[in-house]
Amino acid sequence: MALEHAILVSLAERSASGYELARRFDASIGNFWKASHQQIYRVLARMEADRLVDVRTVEQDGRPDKKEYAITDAGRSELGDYTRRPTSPEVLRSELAVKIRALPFGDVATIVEDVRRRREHHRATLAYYRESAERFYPDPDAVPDDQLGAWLVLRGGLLAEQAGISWCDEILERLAERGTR
Amino acid sequence: MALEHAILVSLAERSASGYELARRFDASIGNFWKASHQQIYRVLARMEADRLVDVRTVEQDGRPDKKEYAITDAGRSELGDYTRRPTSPEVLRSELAVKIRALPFGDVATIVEDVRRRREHHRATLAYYRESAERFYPDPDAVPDDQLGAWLVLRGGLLAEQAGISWCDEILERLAERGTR
DNA sequence: CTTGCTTGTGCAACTCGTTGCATAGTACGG
DNA sequence: CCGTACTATGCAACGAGTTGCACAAGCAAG
Repeated sequence: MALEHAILVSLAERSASGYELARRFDASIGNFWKASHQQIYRVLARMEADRLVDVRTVEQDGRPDKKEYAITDAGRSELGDYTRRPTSPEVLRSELAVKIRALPFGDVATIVEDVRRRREHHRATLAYYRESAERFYPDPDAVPDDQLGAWLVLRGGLLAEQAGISWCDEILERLAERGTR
Repeated sequence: MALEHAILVSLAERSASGYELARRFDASIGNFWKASHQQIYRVLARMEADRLVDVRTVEQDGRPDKKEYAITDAGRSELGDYTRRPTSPEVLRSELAVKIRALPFGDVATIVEDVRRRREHHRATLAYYRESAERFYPDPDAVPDDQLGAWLVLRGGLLAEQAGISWCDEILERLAERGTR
């Protein structure tokens, strides 16, 4: 149900079409919860049936019509209830871990390559987060109250990426050691 | 498809029944990839149809019969191929992040409570990992080659939990600051 | 002897999420 | 004029994963 609530948060901040939501999910919000446009459309349809959102068809010139979704009072109320419900403990799922456990049955060289690729991915994401942080929050001690959530999520992303890089480094170091023996 | 390969790794290390696999997934392997017994049974059935595993009914005294699954040559070969295929970039999914973004529309006190609960969960898991590390690998520089994968995964778990705790601490600190203003 | 726990396997129904495809209007370059 | 790309919405099929339930055997405690 997290996608539903992520959409509610996004719509509470500003009304949008399914397409716009999909692009927001590609950018900021999507750093911690991805969704394809197909899935967003489907969930939006369900949420409309549940009266959590309202639709309004908007004509645009030079572009196809769009359906703009806005959060309803019921939606805002559900969002409030959601924050009051305890979150179930997070399951951390790492495909890389499966692959590392498969080390004795696989090819070390290609696994090393994969870890390097992943490390690079973490590094790029971390750089992007740092850039975002510096641009939007030059002074970490003066983050406006209404942006505190966004800032804290950005911090979570930073910490997670740093941990990911450290892990990749440890793996590469160990596999290099073993390779020279 | 990661569950399939996690099962192959587990069976390559030692043959087991669906029930035993489910318990391994509750313990060591499940720290980075959870699965319910229902799902394991279903995937095992598919894997048997695909000839990746063999089944053998084993009678036990004092217990119901069990079906012991063993990896086949085709299974070992698939496992090798798997390590050779690049892993697709991991999507980090955090329900807590959604909740933190919902801060302006929700109840701060209950969110703080939730973060505390989550911090405690991270702390307990970290303690468990540390204990495992000390028991099974008292000397980190002398990890046997065949256990290197397991050791590295344990390290990954440690790093992830530490990052999780740091994040919770930052969130709590910020929310406490704001609460006193 | 009944109740509850553990071992053991499995079905049915559902939600969640991905992939591939279809459609349609606009805009732009070659 | 044709191909490509962007905005915009959606269906169909599938795979992944969860929840609830059912069944069956044995074992231990009250």
